[in-house]
Amino acid sequence: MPAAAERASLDQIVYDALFDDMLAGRLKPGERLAEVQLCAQFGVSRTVVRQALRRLAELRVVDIVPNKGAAVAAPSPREALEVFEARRAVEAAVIGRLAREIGHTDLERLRQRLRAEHEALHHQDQPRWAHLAGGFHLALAQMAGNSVLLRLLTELLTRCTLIVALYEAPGNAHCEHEEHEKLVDLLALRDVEGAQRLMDAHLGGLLARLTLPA
Amino acid sequence: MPAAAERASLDQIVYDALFDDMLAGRLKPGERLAEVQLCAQFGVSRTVVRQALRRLAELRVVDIVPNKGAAVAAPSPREALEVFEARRAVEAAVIGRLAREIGHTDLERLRQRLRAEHEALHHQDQPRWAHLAGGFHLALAQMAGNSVLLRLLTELLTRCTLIVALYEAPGNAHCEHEEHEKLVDLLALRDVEGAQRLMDAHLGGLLARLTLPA
DNA sequence: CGGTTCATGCGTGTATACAATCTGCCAGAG
DNA sequence: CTCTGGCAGATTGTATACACGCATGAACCG
Repeated sequence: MPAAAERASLDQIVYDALFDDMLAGRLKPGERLAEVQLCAQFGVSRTVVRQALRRLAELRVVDIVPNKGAAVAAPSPREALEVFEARRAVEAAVIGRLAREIGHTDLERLRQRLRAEHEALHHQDQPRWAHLAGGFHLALAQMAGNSVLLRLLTELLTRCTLIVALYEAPGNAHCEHEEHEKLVDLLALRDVEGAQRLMDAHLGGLLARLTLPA
Repeated sequence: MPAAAERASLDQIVYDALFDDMLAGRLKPGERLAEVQLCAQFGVSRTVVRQALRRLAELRVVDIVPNKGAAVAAPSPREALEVFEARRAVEAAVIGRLAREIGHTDLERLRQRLRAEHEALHHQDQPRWAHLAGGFHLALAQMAGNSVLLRLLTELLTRCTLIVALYEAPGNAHCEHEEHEKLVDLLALRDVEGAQRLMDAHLGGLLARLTLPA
């Protein structure tokens, strides 16, 4: 009998694995995703791999060019701006809801996350920190209790990860850790406006640190 | 040589057709989508149909239950609220951008659309009107020039269409036509705040007219 | 007569086979 | 030497075939 984890259809496994690889930075933008290679890697047939790729392409985290194959999405500078603008809108909605109704338990969980971020940062564990920092935003969306917003943000966050990987200015350490802490403080104070403004600035800063050609 | 319309892969044709059927109300929420039936309808193999269905499921406009098949999504009341909340966030972003930079040409185009809406309304052409009214929101997003927001809104609008079809109070004529006109006026005045407030109220009204059980 | 169980049929899940298309290379002509 | 033409390999697009799971209904037992 298949275990609980295996009960999900096969393409979900491939889908999740690829998705996670992108969020963790193990897959770089533009990297080719040949079907047979993925078949070997996951031990499934092309049918399954193709289904996963098509679904990822639907979220625009994978590009599929007819008769040329799939690749990790490499957003254009124009698209990068659009993604960030959309993300600002979605995160503003998340914050708006959260700042009104967040409870003690969730606040404590967020502070716990921040301590983990702090740890990773001081241990020079950059990959782990990046994963945690992204997860922070997803945690906010999850606590907001709107699964639609969470899904949208998951997509946009992944695309942002690819964008940052593509366009980050070299030697530009991501050090906006304090902003996360400040945000939690504002949430605790139920300061809707302030929290939204800070999140907007937070994302604006992230965007500003990129070097987008043309 | 294949015509331009045929150059797109086959699953795109099925995908577009199903999508359009939903927006136009020809497909009701909960309606089963048996693969072989669609194969016959479009003259393609199950492989193609399945790809289209998987993509639509990724956008949550189709539900796929393992070993039970696909059906047009029938959002729960909870999900309905979440979709509307997300749509408010996205439309607010669209309006924010548009109210700052809309030009004469686009304004005139919108007014032309409104006249068409007016026509349909007075000719009792309800299906046509519904299609136009939905298209109005998409037109706004298109003019805002952010293809990411446009894509998100397309998904959310389709889901809203399904939601309205499921939960609309019987005998509740959709008569918020004037709000569209008022919105265009505010856009022409570059009244960002006012336009956003009106759009929010517009969507709030649409939601309020539904009867969401539990 | 009601409930349970098993068999059968339908529909989906996955894998494989075949056709179409693209890419890279090499040969030959200009 | 460069450019063009075409051939070969590889990769994707589509169709078909087989396997599995679930639901329906009938038969059997209590």
